[in-house]
Amino acid sequence: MDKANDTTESRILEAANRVFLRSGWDGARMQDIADEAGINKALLHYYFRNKEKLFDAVFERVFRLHFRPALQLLTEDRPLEAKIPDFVEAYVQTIMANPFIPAFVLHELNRSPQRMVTMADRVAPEIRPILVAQLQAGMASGRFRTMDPRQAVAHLFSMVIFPFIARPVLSVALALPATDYDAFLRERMHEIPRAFFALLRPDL
Amino acid sequence: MDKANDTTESRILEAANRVFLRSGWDGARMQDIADEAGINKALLHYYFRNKEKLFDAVFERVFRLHFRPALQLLTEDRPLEAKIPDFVEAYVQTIMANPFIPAFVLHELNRSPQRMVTMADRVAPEIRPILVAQLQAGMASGRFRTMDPRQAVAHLFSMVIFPFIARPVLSVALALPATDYDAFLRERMHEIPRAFFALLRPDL
DNA sequence: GTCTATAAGCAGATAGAC
DNA sequence: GTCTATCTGCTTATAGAC
Repeated sequence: MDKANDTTESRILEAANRVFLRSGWDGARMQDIADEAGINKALLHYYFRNKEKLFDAVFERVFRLHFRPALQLLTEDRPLEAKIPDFVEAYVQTIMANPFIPAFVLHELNRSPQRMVTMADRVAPEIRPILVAQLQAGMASGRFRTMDPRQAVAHLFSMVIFPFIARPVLSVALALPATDYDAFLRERMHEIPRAFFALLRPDL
Repeated sequence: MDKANDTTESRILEAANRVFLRSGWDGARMQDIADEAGINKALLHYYFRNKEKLFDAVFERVFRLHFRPALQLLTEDRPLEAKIPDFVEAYVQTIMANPFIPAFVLHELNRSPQRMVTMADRVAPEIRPILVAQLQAGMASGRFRTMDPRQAVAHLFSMVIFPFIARPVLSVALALPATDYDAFLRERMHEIPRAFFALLRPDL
């Protein structure tokens, strides 16, 4: 939980959140964060010793606040046909309110991949076993075509997350101006589950 | 074409390519590039005036050498059922030889999105119209289900590119150790076209 | 063309007054 | 807790010898 509400510490954390998400670790400047928080650099060090500790706090917070809620939906004991649309909708809604998150997280994870191992435990480690088990059950019953369930999971996350990261490319490649692109992303909340179950459908 | 072969200029360009791809604009250091090229910093400025011009040269080169060849396949006058598998295979092969490219390009495009407008013209601007036209023709004939063709294109590029960017996440989330992940990516060369045409299949 | 040396400015971090 | 002032080291870029 985030302490109280309008303490200096939380103002710093929110400012750091904005700056790190916009510029990444390498691009972010302590001065920018201080300006954004309306204080001076020295105070940043008073509360968070150094840039790295401040970054760690931001990264952990982003992971916890913005990924766990949607991912948690995938662990529930419900049929995939019900869970997947809910998950896609929750994730798209969350990220549209904060569109830099996926690019930020993936960029920083590529910088230090072993960080992912740490984070995985805190973010619903039981997702994969449950998802894979449900997919395999559907394949065994003939409801889904037989395939590597991990490929299906990769398809799903790719379709959900990629268009947020590739906005500059896709908006040009698909000739979608800024405002239309948001509508395009919202339509995907319905398109993705449909595509996902279509690609799982058995051949006739 | 890249000048001759082993000139100092091309050695610098290749070194800069490696360093910028590994570290991005903000993380790259002129000293690192000089070390990688086996020369000193002053020579970088002699050949490329400043860091920005060197970066621009690298970015344009990456775009041209690594995206255009695969994308060109999509412009050919052949049925989608033949072109798509060729495109996916070419792209996956290209990027597996240089896995940092998608993350690098997308990160830098998010930093300065208007750069995409410049690059689009140089990289087969006729792709979208052709792809969309072929998808619409398939829908009109009843071979494909009726949907927004741009959503289909987004699905395709998402499935192809995302797993390269999200390697740290997916290798943990899918419990795939480093060596298995490469095999997983190679299997996608066949999985993606299959999934793509499955999600285009009309409902019965 | 290639080098060494150095200028000029910036970023992270600390000292110390209030 | 919050500020100003400053230290230290790093980074881009240039000057100038060879």
